Amino acid sequence: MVREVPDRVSTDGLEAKFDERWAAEGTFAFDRSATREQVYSIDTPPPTVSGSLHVGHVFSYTHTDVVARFQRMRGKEVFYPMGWDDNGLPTERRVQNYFGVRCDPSLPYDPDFTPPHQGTEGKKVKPADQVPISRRNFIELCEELTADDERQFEELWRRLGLSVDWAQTYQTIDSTSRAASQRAFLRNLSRGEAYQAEAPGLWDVTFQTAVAQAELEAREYPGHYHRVAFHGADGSPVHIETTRPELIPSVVALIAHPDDERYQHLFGTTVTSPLFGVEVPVLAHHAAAMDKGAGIAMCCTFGDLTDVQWWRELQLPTRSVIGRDGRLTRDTPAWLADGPGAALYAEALAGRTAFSARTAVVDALRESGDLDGEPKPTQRMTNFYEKGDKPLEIVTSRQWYIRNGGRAWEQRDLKAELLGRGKELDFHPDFMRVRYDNWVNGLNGDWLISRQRFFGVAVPVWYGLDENGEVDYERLITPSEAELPVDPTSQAPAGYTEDQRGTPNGFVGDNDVMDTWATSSLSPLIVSGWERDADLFDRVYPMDLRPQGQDIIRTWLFSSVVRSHLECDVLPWKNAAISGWILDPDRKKMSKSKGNVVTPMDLLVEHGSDAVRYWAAAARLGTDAAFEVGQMKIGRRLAIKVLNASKFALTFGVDPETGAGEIVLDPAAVTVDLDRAMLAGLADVVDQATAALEAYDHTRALEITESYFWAFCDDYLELVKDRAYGAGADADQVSAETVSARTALAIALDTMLRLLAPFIPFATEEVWSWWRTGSVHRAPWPTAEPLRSAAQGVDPLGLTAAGHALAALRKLKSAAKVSMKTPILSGTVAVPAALLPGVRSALEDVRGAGRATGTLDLVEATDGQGDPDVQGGIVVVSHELGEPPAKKPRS
RNA sequence: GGGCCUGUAGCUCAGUUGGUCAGAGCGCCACGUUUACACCGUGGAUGUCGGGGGUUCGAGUCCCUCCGGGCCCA
Repeated sequence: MVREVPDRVSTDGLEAKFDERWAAEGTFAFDRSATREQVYSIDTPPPTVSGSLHVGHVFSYTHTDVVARFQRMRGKEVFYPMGWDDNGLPTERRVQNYFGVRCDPSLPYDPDFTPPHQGTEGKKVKPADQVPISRRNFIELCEELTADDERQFEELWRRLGLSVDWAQTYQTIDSTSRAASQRAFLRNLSRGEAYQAEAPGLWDVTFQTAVAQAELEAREYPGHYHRVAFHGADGSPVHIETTRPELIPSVVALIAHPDDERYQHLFGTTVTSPLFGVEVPVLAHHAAAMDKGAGIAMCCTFGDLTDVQWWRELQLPTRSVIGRDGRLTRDTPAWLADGPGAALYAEALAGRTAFSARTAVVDALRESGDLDGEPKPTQRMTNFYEKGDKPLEIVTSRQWYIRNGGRAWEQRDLKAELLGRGKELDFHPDFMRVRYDNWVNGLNGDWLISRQRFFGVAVPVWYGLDENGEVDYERLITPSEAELPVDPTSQAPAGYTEDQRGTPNGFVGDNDVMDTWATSSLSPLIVSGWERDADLFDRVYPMDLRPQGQDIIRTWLFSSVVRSHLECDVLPWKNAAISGWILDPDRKKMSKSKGNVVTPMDLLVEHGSDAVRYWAAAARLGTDAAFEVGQMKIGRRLAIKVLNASKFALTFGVDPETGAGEIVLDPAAVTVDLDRAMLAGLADVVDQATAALEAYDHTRALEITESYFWAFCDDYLELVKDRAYGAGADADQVSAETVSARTALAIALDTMLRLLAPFIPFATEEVWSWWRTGSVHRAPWPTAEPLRSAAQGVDPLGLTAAGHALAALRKLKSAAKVSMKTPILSGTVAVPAALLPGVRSALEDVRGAGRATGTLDLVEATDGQGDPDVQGGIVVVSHELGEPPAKKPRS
């Protein structure tokens, strides 16, 4: 039933119109009565709300939405919740500045707290002026501030047309997520998968926090090689080269490669350190680089990760001198106390930063004659916290870990199990699997989850204090699952009262929060209602799809697999869809620091959401894409073309007053070969597009559909125009041929709207609203079979042939530089044998579209006549053009 | 240093298992206001498939090597 086709069509305003309608009609509401087999569930990345959305988000989230809309049309009930990631440093910083506060977890919660500021117009509040507040108060302010960000994010997503069920949002910091995260931790703890350990770990001095392997970033860092002499038993020098001479007080061994001939005679002997006279062994280890420096290195506690490896594998003593504050310990270490360097340490090194200690040590070495030559500048790879700007120190501290196969465990071979999970998971594209394998194989430690931050999920444990008020880390106090979420810094454990905090025989709470990934790794469990909504859980978990970026395969994807494997002994999802990067025109990754970022909302407003989606969907998964406004303009043209062609095809012969001549989608009414050929071709398109989408290749589906749509407009629509008008006939007595054209047009349109709906949801929904009921996004995905049945076995080549014949007629007019309206009085056309039947059967349509008014003879082309690449080899051998019609005056 | 991806028309990209594979769109040039569409239509031109070797009857396609981009891990 064609209702109201507008006189002028436009893509403007469709986003707001349909966002409202979809919300009102619950088009994307999840029906939780569906069974697991009927559900397609998606574990969408929760964007970081304190950051800003950029073009890359629009890009990758569009890919996911195309999948969601396709699966929904295939009859799946799509579970597609959206989360907001509020955790982390950016939020903490903003809260500090916005409200003028800072978090001090040792303070009690103040339920009546009012912040000193409400917005400081971007000005920073000096730390000294920040009011210290409890963690719980701090978190409340974080939540307040992020609420506004979430509104803006949702607005953008809705405008982009994400078919999310907006009733299903969650936050990574809300009480549900906190409870789930703490519950999972407690279960890890009870199964021995979580443990605390005093261990060397990477430490950021600026941020005062431990840093996990996944947060590391290796960067070039300038330093100097210092050639320093150690001394053998006979006093002979052994030169090493080090960039960190200030660590000489913490040296525990000299180490060279076992095959290094230069040092064979030293293995098994000892040498003494310069300045401090500490006797250390000379050992062999394969990790020593023969070609670096002198080939023999000093091993300290700890200069770098190789030192940690040696310390562990060679069972070396611990002689740590650098503390969490980045300074050398204030007390002279025991192993130096009786040596020649005790005074040097006490006077020049104790309490100094690593930097000033280095100067002091170098001066002393120079004086003692143990420095050989002057320091030589060098660049070397140094570990940084990804958000930090000072090299990380390695300090020993007590932290919580979750097992992830990075460290041997006597109970299970987790590494092998997790590698197996990687093989089970379907990566799109498949080669992304290698990144997972490489990462898991390269892990050399368990997952450090303690973070010395505030706005995050608290480690849900307390520690008992002994009668002297000293913390006893073995006396763990844990909450019951029913109590979760808990904040150990502001709540007392069951059986204790708050006034026992920090008192002898009392308790203290763990001050740390868990790594952000420790919560977001649980997103599949959190959204699925794990241990909260068993009914939902059974219907959606394990999930179908995890879309994400390739950069976080090692973090988010891997940690999610770890948690699900440990908790449920299953993969969290069947498929992982990995989107690529957006590159700017110089083929550089777009990033804020380069100033080449475009605001997504402006982009959507300027080009229209369908246009931007088209650009995104035209890029394959896993492939980097250029930011191309040109592609968006093509998308916009496609959307407008869909509107215009639909308007045209739907209004033939329909009397707007009476509704007479109404199109009926009855395949039996399609009786003309050309119409059948068009439907036959469309059937192939449906098959190919469906197969492509099933294989997570949305780009191919779009390309196939789009190119057929354009051929449909350029050739088929032009060919059947005259016939479809059915000129002269009354609405109730049109010919069967006219009905055939009108019906075929409508069937094709109906099919193509569905095929295009996941890509350009707004324009297709607009057309759908003109003549169909409900939403195209809930309409069934088309199948080829009814089209093929309507085609009655007619070869799709017929449309191609007729299209080429029409193009050949157009070409002669184009060459003659006359209007396409110019009549062809007579002509002879040579057609290759293969195309002849198609052209012959569509001859009347070809003549009409080409304005061939007189005789038009068809002859079979001879060998070598015509170029197959030009109009399929069809050539007009002779012709006579009539007078071009008189030009109408410009209005 | 290791791994993965990538290099095809001025631009953005397709090119399944080696055999109409030299392609599309944009841009460009020429023409045309045709009542679905000027946010248009029609027609046309455009390439040592990064370089060099090899396998093969046959190589953008497979192998080797070199060069250039991007990312990850050391």
